[in-house]
Amino acid sequence: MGTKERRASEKQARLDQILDGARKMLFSHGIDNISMSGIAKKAELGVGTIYFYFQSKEEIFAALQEEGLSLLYRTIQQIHCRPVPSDRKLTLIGQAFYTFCHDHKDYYDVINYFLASSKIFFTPDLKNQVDMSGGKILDLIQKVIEQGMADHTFAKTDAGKYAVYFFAALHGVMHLKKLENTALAKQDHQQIYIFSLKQLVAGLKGGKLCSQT
Amino acid sequence: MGTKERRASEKQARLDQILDGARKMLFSHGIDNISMSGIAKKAELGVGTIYFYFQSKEEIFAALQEEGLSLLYRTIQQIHCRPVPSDRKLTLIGQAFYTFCHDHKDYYDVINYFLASSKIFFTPDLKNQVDMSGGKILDLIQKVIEQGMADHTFAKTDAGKYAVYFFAALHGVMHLKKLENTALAKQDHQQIYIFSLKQLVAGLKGGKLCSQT
Amino acid sequence: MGTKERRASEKQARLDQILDGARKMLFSHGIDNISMSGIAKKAELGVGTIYFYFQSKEEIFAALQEEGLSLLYRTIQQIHCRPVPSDRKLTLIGQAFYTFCHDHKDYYDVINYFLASSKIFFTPDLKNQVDMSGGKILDLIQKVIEQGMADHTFAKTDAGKYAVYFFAALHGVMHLKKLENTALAKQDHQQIYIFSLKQLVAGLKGGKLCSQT
Amino acid sequence: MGTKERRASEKQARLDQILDGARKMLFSHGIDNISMSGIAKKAELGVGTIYFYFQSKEEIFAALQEEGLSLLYRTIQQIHCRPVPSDRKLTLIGQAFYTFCHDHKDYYDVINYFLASSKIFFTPDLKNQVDMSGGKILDLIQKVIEQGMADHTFAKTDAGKYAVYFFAALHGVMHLKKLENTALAKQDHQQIYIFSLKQLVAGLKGGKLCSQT
DNA sequence: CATGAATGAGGGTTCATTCAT
DNA sequence: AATGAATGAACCCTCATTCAT
Repeated sequence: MGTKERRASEKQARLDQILDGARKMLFSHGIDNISMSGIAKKAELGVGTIYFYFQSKEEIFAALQEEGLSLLYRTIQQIHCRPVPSDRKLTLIGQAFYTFCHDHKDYYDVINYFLASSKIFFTPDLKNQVDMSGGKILDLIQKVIEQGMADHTFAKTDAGKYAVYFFAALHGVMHLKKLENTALAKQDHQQIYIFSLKQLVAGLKGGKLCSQT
Repeated sequence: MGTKERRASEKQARLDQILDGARKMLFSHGIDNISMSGIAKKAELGVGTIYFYFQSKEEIFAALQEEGLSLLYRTIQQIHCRPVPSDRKLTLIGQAFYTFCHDHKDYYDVINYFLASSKIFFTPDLKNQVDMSGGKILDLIQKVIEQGMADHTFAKTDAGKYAVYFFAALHGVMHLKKLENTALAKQDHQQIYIFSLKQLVAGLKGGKLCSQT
Repeated sequence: MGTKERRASEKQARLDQILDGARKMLFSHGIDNISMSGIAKKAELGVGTIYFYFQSKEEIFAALQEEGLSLLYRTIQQIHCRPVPSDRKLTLIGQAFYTFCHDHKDYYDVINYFLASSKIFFTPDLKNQVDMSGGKILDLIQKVIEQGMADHTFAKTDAGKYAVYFFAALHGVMHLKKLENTALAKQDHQQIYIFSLKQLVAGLKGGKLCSQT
Repeated sequence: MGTKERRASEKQARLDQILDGARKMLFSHGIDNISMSGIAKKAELGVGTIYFYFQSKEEIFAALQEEGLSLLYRTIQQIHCRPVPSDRKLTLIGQAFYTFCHDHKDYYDVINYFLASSKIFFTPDLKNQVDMSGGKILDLIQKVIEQGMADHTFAKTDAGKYAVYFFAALHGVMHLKKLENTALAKQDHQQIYIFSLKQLVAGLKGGKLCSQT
């Protein structure tokens, strides 16, 4: 049994070792320049060994994506736990997403890798990963919105849909960052993001705004 | 002069010829399966010739992107010309974008190709293209918003920022379509899009909404 | 002793277990897609264990070949036992071979695996196997021919040589089945087989035929 | 036009160059050890260049097979032209086949490569090759048989079927050469071949034989 | 006896780009 | 202006075999 445990922990160690290598490659070379042999080299492992733990390159990318989403999730969850009004919470979450995209650009790239791919390569297993990570983020946002509706910070709306809308909109704005030197040259991207986030939060208040008038 | 003109028109003819080939490849094989030799074959031209008119594969993609954006622009402009209230106009534009992404998925893929790429490879020339196409779409939306503000359909806001926000948000929602069978399985993507569009339009009305209460 | 016997039977059990796995792989994936790890998985054994009982992949194939040959042998032997004239017997054997190749294509593939390989890798051990199986089939045919000669159904000839010739010819015809859609497109392969079999049997009768004239 | 001609001849030159490399590899390393990069090296060409002239490794093998069959065909045709009785001709052809398999074992291996493969990978184009080469050999044999029937050297029979039977049988006997040290250890393979060839020729004479009795 | 993780050379194939003609 | 043959590094992935545990 000691053996079995050691085996398990060693297996996890290898998994980490490979993921470490992959992460190193990701951070140093960017997602477009990751090769399996490169990962193997960084991980100080044979190529075949990599394939013993991962079925394909895509699966490694998925794991990396999972890492990124998990990191984002934890960040958001910490905010979610704070004793703060719902509208403030959403704003903090939005800001956290912005920070995340900046500070972990590579993770953001990996997440986009799957989002942007014109192929659909989610095997049932990978699907679960996405459900467990990406989905959980949406759930968290939904909860914040529901809380806000419960304490009348927000007007009544479809929390599930708004959560997706909220995240998608912020993602869309982040995505356009590429254009900050071209189509958006006239404006400051960060300002646009802040503006968008405000709109998204304000949109939830609905009638509230009026009563302030 | 006659010579010079002929030269120019011949050059344009070749350009079109190549783009025709590239478009054919795009529509028949998808963006992930376009090769220079494939384009050359479809264009009935030598590979070398392609390189005489385009510096790289990316430049061809940019031209294709330009096509797509131009198509989208014209669609939006037609809506823009209609004698319709601004809020209605924005809704129509949003719907047109949805239709565009569906009916011209390949063009949408090309547009995303640059947006999603982790590289930044906009030469000054390509920058102009984006300004002329992507930027113009944003301008159009901005105008609609300004119109709406002028006739008090919309509350006062930063039209330029809102235009970006509007488009980015819709783009973000479209982008998440990939997840409709995973993270979004519980919901219908189209419903989310419609919902989002409504929110975006409503967000412009601001106090207006209240007065209706 | 009891221990020794148990040892032996356990060893045999493992052997069978492995062969079962290999056979499953053969039948489900075809000879070109058999991997040691696949066999191990089907056999619910570790890869290393396989190598404890078999020296190489080839040795497993040889065992599988042995199975096939043995099956063919038993089929032929059953015919051999029947109270039937020798010429009829040979015909039945030929037909049985045809049926065998069809119904047990995978076994036939394995047998061909060694026959077609440009390498010569028969260790003395494998040699014995072949002697015990392939050789026995030839012996059986030889016996039928000798019987036929004894009762004057067949003309005198070198029974040993004719047995090889008989089997080799049928094998050769079966082998050309691959060409039934190309070089042999004009003809029906089964008809050719039947024709060949008739010739081979008739060839044994020699003068007999004449007396019928 | 001089240019066009040169182009064509250069193309042929490259084709030959590649095939030379492939043949060298075949003869020196055997069919199981031919790699594309190996061919490229022997041909003093880049790997990509090989793929410019051949679509796949299999296509090169097919070309090599074609070479072998062509060589065999020419050998047989020379015999076919000789002013010799049909039965003698067939015998000579059979002997030539034996010699061919010995002297050009590698070519024989390549031919078997396709015959033995459990896959069916004859694209329509490759099919033509086989028709043009393998088929032509059968045609030649058929002609000899028809000649023999015409001049009453042979009894009446289905020449087309017999031709296939004749070749297939000899091929089958050659195929069993692998077993000469195992199942056939008691006999001499060459003797068996000679014996078989005699039978095959004799089989065509039918009644003739009797009249000699 | 049994395990299964580790190996790594080797496989076939692709393709953007160049350049001599 | 047009060609298209040539490149070759890079790609992902397979698998029989070994050996420390």
